[in-house]
Amino acid sequence: MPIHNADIAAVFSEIADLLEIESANPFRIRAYRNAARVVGDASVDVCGMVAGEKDLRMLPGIGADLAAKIREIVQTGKCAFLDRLHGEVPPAIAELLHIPGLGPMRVRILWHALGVETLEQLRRVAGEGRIREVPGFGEKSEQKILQAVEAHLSKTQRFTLAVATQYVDALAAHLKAAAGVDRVEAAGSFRRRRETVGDLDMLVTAAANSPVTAAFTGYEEVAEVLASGPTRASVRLKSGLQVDLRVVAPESYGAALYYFTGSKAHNVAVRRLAQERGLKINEYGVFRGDARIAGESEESVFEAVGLPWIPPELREDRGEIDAAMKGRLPALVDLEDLRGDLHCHTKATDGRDTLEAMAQAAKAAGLEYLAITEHSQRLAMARGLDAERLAAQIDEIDRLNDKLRGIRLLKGIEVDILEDGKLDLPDAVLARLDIVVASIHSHFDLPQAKQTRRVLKAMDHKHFTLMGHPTARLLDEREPCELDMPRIIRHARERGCGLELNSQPDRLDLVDTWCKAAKEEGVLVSIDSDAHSVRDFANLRFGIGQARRGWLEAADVLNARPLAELRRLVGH
DNA sequence: GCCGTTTTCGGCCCGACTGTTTTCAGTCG
Repeated sequence: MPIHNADIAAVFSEIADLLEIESANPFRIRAYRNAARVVGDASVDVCGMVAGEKDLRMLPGIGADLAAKIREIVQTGKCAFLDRLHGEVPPAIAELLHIPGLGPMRVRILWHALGVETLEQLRRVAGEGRIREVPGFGEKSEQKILQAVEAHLSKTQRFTLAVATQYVDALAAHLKAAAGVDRVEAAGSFRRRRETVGDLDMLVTAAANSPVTAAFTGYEEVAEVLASGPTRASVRLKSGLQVDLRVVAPESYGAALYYFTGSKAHNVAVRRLAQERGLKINEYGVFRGDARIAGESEESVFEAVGLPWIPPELREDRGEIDAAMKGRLPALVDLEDLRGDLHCHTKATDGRDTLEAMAQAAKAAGLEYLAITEHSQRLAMARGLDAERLAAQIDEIDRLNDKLRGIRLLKGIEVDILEDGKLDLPDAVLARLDIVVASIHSHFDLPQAKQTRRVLKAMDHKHFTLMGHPTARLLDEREPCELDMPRIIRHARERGCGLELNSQPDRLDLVDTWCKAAKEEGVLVSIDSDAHSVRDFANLRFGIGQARRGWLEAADVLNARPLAELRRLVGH
């Protein structure tokens, strides 16, 4: 079994949890947490670095000790230090840290006082009224813990960006109606365009006497008020989504927006920069001693520490601060940069609208070309096209193109990659197409070596243009296929193929870190809607968000090219 | 445990809210 970056990150996270319960040096704990994040986010395969005997200390926050632990994990699948910790602290106890309101200190107290080592035991002692007897706890804490455990056991979920958008829009409208409210912005991971958000951070600027906090906790969708003060409040909506509200004066807008956009790791790194310059950054501004020198805009905050404004999507402490210092920030791709879309479906298969309706919708979305890429015959459930029906659609597209103005339809297919790596339609009909998107829709769980061979072989096909939703993951539903992505990206470069970034909110596949790896390798990415109806072109903005998180510029995006250039690039 | 254009040792980001307190630690973001 190959060791993934995520496996190594999980080991370091667990070590950090257990060390926390042991009250270890907080900075040592931070080093493990930081290492977990760096390895988990890395766009290089750490396992491959070990195999290639690369120096792991190239990774920020990885020194001699952690490098040795990574090698140990990759080579043996185990970590002796973690095993030792398991002998000192019951392993399941780390899970208790994920209960809101319980930190390392209180977990340790409950463990020592009541022998609580698991979530089930925690629920039992809370239900029996024994927690209130423990010094430092009271009846209220006990109630909160009981509720939190039950909520946790019934699975806490994250929300896709598309769903979160609906909550943001409705709540923002409600808050704007409160007296004295000036601006309302969603900050946090929503503004950074992470593919899912665990909670919403709403920032409001308002006059000092504004009743906006009361308006917030009184919002009709609120199920529970978790906390409420003059400048902060937290609620849980009926949907289970937690929303945190922060209220600041207008002159602090930029500092607060910056601060609450995060990420935490990014903020910590920038505050350290500020510290070196004798400055302090908080949510109210940038301060030299008691004097406030910036904060009304985000730009002013960055300027105070000698940096240009960094787009929110890059603020993950993945090298953006270094790039900003060197004047090498990417000019990130925008929705307006897209000239076309290379993946959509119509009524002929599992789409809902006609060819012409899809063409008009694409034009209305500001696009100049649209590839029609139905499913192929193997996908019977979607009424996939065989060679004959595809030939008929090709003719229909030719006829339609004669009368369409301002939008050009391209002939394409989303052809299945069969288990053996062959494509699901004969060469003769594929040769008539402008775009061949090839996708995996079956045998998702092949072992990595076999799955990788399958894709590499498909890419070797002379008509292969683009790998559709490359890892086939579905958020919250299906794990990504086991693929050696660095190898696939290299192969795409050698073969001149592209990779798709599918914009469906529950796909967003290619993910940001692989987008960055593709860019670094010189492989073009196509940001496609995979629209199944005229409304789905709106999803392109989510793909753009993921692309921006992956540092992509317009030049890295296949469908940001004008049609003539696109045709040249794909060889048709 | 990491890191160094002031350091190979001694630093390592900042403030609000809650509950159980008698002045603040713990937790969270």
